[in-house]
Amino acid sequence: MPRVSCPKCNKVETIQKSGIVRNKQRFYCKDCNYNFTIHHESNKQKSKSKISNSLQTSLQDIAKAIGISVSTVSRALHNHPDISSKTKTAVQKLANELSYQPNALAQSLVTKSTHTLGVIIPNLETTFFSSMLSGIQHVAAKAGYRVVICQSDESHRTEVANVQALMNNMIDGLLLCHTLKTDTYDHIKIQMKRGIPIVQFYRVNNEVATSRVFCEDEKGAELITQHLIDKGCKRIALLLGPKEINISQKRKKGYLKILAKNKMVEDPELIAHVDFSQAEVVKAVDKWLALSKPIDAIFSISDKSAVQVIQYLKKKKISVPNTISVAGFGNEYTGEIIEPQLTTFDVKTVNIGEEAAKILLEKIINQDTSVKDITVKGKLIVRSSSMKK
Amino acid sequence: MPRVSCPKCNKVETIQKSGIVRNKQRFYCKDCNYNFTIHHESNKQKSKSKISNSLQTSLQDIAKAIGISVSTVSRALHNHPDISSKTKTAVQKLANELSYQPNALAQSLVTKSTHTLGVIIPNLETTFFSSMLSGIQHVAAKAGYRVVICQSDESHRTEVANVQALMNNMIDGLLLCHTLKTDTYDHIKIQMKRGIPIVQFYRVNNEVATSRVFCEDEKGAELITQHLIDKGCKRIALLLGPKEINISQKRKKGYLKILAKNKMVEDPELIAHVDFSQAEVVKAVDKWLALSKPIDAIFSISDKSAVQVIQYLKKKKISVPNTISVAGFGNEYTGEIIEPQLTTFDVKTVNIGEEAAKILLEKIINQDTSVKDITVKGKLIVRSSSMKK
DNA sequence: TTGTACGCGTTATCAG
DNA sequence: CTGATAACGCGTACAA
Repeated sequence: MPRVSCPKCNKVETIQKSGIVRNKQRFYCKDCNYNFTIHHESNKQKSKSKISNSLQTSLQDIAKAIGISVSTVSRALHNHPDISSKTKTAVQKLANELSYQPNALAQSLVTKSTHTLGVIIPNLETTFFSSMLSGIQHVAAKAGYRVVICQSDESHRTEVANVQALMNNMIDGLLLCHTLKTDTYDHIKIQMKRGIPIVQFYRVNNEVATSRVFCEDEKGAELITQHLIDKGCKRIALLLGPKEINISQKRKKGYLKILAKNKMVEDPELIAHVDFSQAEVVKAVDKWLALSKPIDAIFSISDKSAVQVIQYLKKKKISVPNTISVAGFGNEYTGEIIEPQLTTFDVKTVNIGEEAAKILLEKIINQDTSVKDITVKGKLIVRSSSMKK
Repeated sequence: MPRVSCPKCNKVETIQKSGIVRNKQRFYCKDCNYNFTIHHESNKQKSKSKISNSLQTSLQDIAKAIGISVSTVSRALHNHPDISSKTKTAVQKLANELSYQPNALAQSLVTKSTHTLGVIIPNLETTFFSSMLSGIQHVAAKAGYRVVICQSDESHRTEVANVQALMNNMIDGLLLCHTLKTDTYDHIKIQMKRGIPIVQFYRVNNEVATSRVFCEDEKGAELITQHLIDKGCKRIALLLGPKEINISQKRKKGYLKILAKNKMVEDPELIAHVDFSQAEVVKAVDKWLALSKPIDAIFSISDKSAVQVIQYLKKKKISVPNTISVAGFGNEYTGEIIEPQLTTFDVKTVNIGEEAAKILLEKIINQDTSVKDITVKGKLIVRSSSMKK
């Protein structure tokens, strides 16, 4: 038996083994009537090495410096009513001097709340999604929540990785706008079991039962189409995004509905699906320009592509709007800058962000697990790109 | 004495007190030679309530389900070579079934690393900063780091709050681009003591000794100014940002240097400071238009404002570039869309982001605390807004 | 009014 | 190959 001395009286001869607790030998000092186990380091050594270990001040550091317990420091810093004002001021003063900053990780580990919302958006190439962000941040800040943003870069893999990363206890709730390529939703389904609320916005999917915020996809497409017809357009080409995504489908539906209403026949040749890349847009337009029965309007369901269309037509010396009218969808900043200015449907991006954040916060704060669908009202914006003379 | 029974043999009569450990009464069972204390809940109850407590699967849950220890589970999941392939597969299978996701908070608390970079940018109103983000994300992703973004919204208070929030152990390093209004830097100085590396980019300050990434502010301004002079401009108005910020000062310096070089006199009336808001820009232009000695060029140190200038001049039926040439700085997307297209200095936003991220990662990975200044090379881009006929 | 003890979910260090 | 245990830094019943 190793030479063991009693931590209280330091005697050696009075020690006897007293069974094993949790695989550790317990000792008993007959003299002091004291049970103890041997630690690898003595407490004294520990407390020494602790202080200067990290560059970050901890509650421990403050507690030791003043000579009080950690919990008192914690409470003092939180302005707990039980703590005497004397200790409070002492603690707060020292905390300031040491520029104490709580370890958010440790806090969240205990409280199970980070006061942070996660947002995943496809891209920041245009100001389209970033203005949604503004709406989100505005609402979140009011409620005392932080916002962290991840860009999925229109890559499904990145979206999945971001969802995972954020949901691993970094955030209290997730706002999600899918990539154009997202076609499986298992990454969401898995996460939904964890009880962290999720809200899909703008580009949403029906497979997963989260709350959702839409814009007026169908209604907007109807208004745009009707407007073009009112301005005398007879052959309106439709530039859609990928077939699978909700947005393409709903806006196409609105377009077709209005064609039917005006007794115009649907021509499959006039409908193109693109990934919104410049190359595909140009290809689609070229195909239309080559048709024997010429088109007199192009309705793009994305402002970004509508701008590209205008630029391309201008390059080809085709008059917009007189030969071909152009309309977009979304109301992006660039639509105001291009010449002619772009007729479009304002989906109210800021409002979409606001609504999404509101719903999410409600879920978080009230532990509301209901599923809500909200549609944000938009507005037709007529500019010169569709005003044939 | 309350009725205490031995946890091992359940006998009561064999129990005797055996001193107090950490303020808790210890008991000793003579029969089993076993020391123990009374917990408020029995272990059995605890382990029961543990399992279904949270919606999130923990290592504990897996360990208990299989009947092995937490550490083994942890190692199995990390593919530690010590673990038998049998247990590995068992663990991994169960982990999958329970859709186990590690708690990133707890992980980081132990490892002191989040594998996350924080970025704070002033705004996302234009694509200027978001393209820097792309550069950052690209480099970060390659190194296996995540990126979280906070928008300071050009508000000093929000910047300070964001810095604090992120630095509280959420990130391994910070990339920072100040707001236009940031004029105190204590919030940075405090954080620098914590040993988390910080890199300032684009809008940087000299007061704080972090590494910095610049664009060619002075050189770019020189090139633009000289280009305007070469095109025949004699009275070049200069639209600057706030006086205090580095960028304004350095670009002004470049402008003045070229004036001097060309033996042109500096006219204080031709230099305006704005906050880049539409209102202030218009006001400045109006003032210039009212001068008795008319101007023939406007050099804005921000593309955003340059676009606003062009739009305003067009509205006033003033020909750009023939009456007044316009040049910007930055090379934003909108400069390609406006008509006439904007002459500008491409600061290579993507490269700035890449360089900043590279430096930061180097600091993190090699614990490099040196201070580096890097200037990213840019390029003059001549378009029609400055091509007088 | 303050301190003790415990737990949050991990990883790391020993000790078998 | 596996398990026990001690951190990580904090919040909080409970005890005193």
